[in-house]
This record gives sequence, structure tokens and C-alpha cells, in this order.
Amino acid sequence: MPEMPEVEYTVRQLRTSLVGATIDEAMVFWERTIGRPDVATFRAEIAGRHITDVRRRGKFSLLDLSGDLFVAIHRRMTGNFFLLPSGWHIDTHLREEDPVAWRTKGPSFIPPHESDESLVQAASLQVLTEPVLSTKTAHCRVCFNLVDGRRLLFTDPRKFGRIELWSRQQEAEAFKGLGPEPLSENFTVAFLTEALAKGKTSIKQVLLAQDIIAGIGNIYADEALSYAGIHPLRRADSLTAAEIHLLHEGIVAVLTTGIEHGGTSFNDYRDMWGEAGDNYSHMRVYKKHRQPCGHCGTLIERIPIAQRSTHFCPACQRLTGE
DNA sequence: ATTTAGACCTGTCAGC
DNA sequence: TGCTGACAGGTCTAAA
Repeated sequence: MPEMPEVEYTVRQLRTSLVGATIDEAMVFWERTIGRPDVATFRAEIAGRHITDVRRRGKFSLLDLSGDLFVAIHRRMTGNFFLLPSGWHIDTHLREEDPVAWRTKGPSFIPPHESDESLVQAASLQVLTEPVLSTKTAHCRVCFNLVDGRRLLFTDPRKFGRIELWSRQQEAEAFKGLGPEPLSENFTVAFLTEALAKGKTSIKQVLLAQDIIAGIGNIYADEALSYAGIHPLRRADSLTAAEIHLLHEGIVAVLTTGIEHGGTSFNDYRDMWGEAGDNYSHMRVYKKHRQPCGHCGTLIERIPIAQRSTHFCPACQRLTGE
């Protein structure tokens, strides 16, 4: 679900709120979410650590911890962070009452009592009425309790997300499968030209390959190709120099505007406060099949490429001829 | 050596 | 209104 812009936007929010905080403990409600090392070691190692920075690499969110460790979180399709103010209580009674429902739903969170002074803090943080909050805290798989009483929730309905613990010495190993950051100075037209020259497959598949460029997913691949007027089925090594130049420009443009608009939300993506991003209103083709192209009026098409839905304008993005 | 279908999971929405 | 099936921001791996 989240691609680079969604991850980057949330990471920036988390950085302003979490740097300097101390983790008391992690509560794990779905064990497979912890991908490395085992759950017991993970919990033992992070307890008591300070969060020294929050960063991003590709689609990974990184929590740097004291003691030269870092937590790498991949949100996959439906993973989200939610920062719960202090004073809220965690309710796990479902674990005993209905173990089957517990496995999918996880714990629920209940507001502080009116006598609790931390209610004042919670109230100052907008929108935290119980019915609204219950949707934002649903499907909690891992809950990081901070020493100051706040909780960082990792919610993930589909359970595809993964959380790993690494030492800083292992950082190269942790990200060995990732290509350059598309918004860094390493991502040049020359680099893209060289990478595409090796691509025997469709340009759409190459854009999705994290070992070539890190962070582009299904939305921004379609949007970048639309920007450049390139058909998604074009062989990567067939693009002209002019097309590569436009594509490079398109990748940078759609990712940058995606971040500026707080990311793209359909069903699942939410920021740290559980709010949707509004980038969808700025998009050209993604999920707009059977709607007219904003440029020429031709109906946008949707076709599968490598089992991913792919959206494009058949008039603006031609496969053959000029 | 590459492609591709299947697996991992749950929720939502279009269409009959 | 109710059921069924298609589909979902991702990535790994077994099978072809």
C-alpha cells in the first residue's frame, strides 16, 4: 500500500514526535509481523532504548535506537502507524473471550476516564473521540509503549507487514536488494539510461523493481509513465533518449508532489494521526479506468502487467508508431 | 535463466 | 437486500 511518498510523509511526522522518546516495551499481537530476529529477542533488545532518529530507505521506515540498533518496518499493503496519546488503555479481553475474532481484530483501545488528567492531553490532539479512534486503532499487530505513556501502534489488517531489528553495522546487508533513492542525487538521467538499457522486460516491470530504483510502487509507476507519455508495455531497452529524459522528470515530479499532498489514500493508507492523504485528486490515470483522460478525453484503460493492474491512456501513451 | 502462478491475509465494493 | 467474486499502495518462493 504505501509507496515511497506515503512512507516519507509518515516518517517525517514520526521524526518530529518520536526523536528523544524512550521505548518501554513492545507488545506483539501477531507474531509473524516480527520478521527478525525471534519475538522474544526482539522484545528484550528494544526495551529501554531511546529513539535517536527516524529515517526512510525505499519503502522501509527506520527507527534508529540507542546502542547502534535500528528497527526496519515494511508496511506492505495495509500497514499503518498511529501515535496514540498518553492516558488511553489497551483492552485485550477478546483474547480469552473470542480467540478466533482476536486473531484478526487484535486489541481495542479505550479512552481515559474523565478523572484522568491525561485526558486533557488527549483532547488537545484533535479527533480522538472513541468511534473515530476505534477505526484508526483497529487491527493492531504490534504496540510500542513509550515511557512517557504514548503508544506507537503498528496496525495492519492483512498482516503482510514486517518489522525487523538490525544493528547499524548490518545496514548494508539489510538493504542490499535496494537500488538508489529516486529523489537523491544518485538518481540521474545517466543512471536511468544505463539501467533501462539492461531491461528486456516491460518498462512498467522495471519501474516496480526495487533493486533498480527503490520506492516506486504501482500507483507512481503508472503516474510517471503517464507523465512521460510512454506505454507501460514498451520494452525498457527500447526507450529513446528523449523518452528517458521525460520519464526521469516524471518519476521525480510524481513522487515529489505525492509527498507534498500527504500521500495517496484509497482505503488503507493513513498518516500518523490516522488522516488520509489527498494526492488522489492530483493523479492522472491510476484507478481512473473508463474515465476520460484529462488531456485528450480518450477513456483510460486498465490492463494486467505482471499481475498488477496498470492504467494508461491509449491515445497519449502509444505502443507502436509515432 | 527468466517468467509466472501461488502464497501470505482481510476488507470492500461492483454487479447480478 | 443479499450473495459472489474481483480487486487492493507488496514481495517472496515454488513450479513451469
